[in-house]
Amino acid sequence: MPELPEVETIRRQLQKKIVGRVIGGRKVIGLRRRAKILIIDFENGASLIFHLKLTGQLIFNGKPSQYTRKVFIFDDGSKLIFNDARKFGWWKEVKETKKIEKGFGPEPLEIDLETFKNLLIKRPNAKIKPLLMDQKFIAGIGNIYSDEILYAAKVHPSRRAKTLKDKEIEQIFQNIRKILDEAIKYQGSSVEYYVDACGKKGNFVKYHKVYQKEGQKCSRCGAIIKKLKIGGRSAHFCPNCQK
DNA sequence: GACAATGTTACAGT
DNA sequence: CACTGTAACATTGT
Repeated sequence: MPELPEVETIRRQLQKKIVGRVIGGRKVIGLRRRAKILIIDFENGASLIFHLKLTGQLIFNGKPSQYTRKVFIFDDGSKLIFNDARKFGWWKEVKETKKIEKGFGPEPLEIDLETFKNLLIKRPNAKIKPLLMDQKFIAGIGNIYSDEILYAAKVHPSRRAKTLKDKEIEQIFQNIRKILDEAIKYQGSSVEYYVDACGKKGNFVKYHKVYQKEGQKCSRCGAIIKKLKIGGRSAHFCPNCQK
């Protein structure tokens, strides 16, 4: 389940490995990320863009498997392997990326508290968990990190934006930074299929406090972690700590 | 064979 | 029109 930290991990690794290499006459000049989209920029202005969705993997010089959907071969013989067991992921080549850049809400690691507060004012009745996952509201956060952020902030996932106190909004804002930064530091979360560009699993699952921990004890208070469907998605939280 | 996984989108409702 | 909620869709392993 690649979300912002996983895609960012892959971006940073591929940046080191493929910049300067050439695919079909086009030289790679850099890699960017927007929301959960990975963008490979070529010298001629075109870009290759990827969305890994549930089970996508991008592995540099990996071995093809039964789930390999595409192999990009560089002119020095090195390879970029795109695997995707569930086939929800996609890639395409585009002449320009303006549409992609503008189609999402702000990047969570690039906004300040004021901006975040102003965003929330526009969506007073939305529940906070689906809101954090809404890519048009804020980009790059999915189910894992919305659960972990709200646990760290001690806010119940069903709370509506307009009921949040200033202190709680600050906590959510600060923990968006903290959790995403830490997850990037640990190369992301490998829940099922995710591996980084080296084919290695991310280590952040060790630090998950609530995601997929239904029935286990809360590490803060010992209460039993619960799971609820909110906005059609599973939400994991501590019914005691998160009000 | 039903179900769950999740990001995205279409559409219904307020 | 703006916002919110729900369902459907892509596919496959369990």
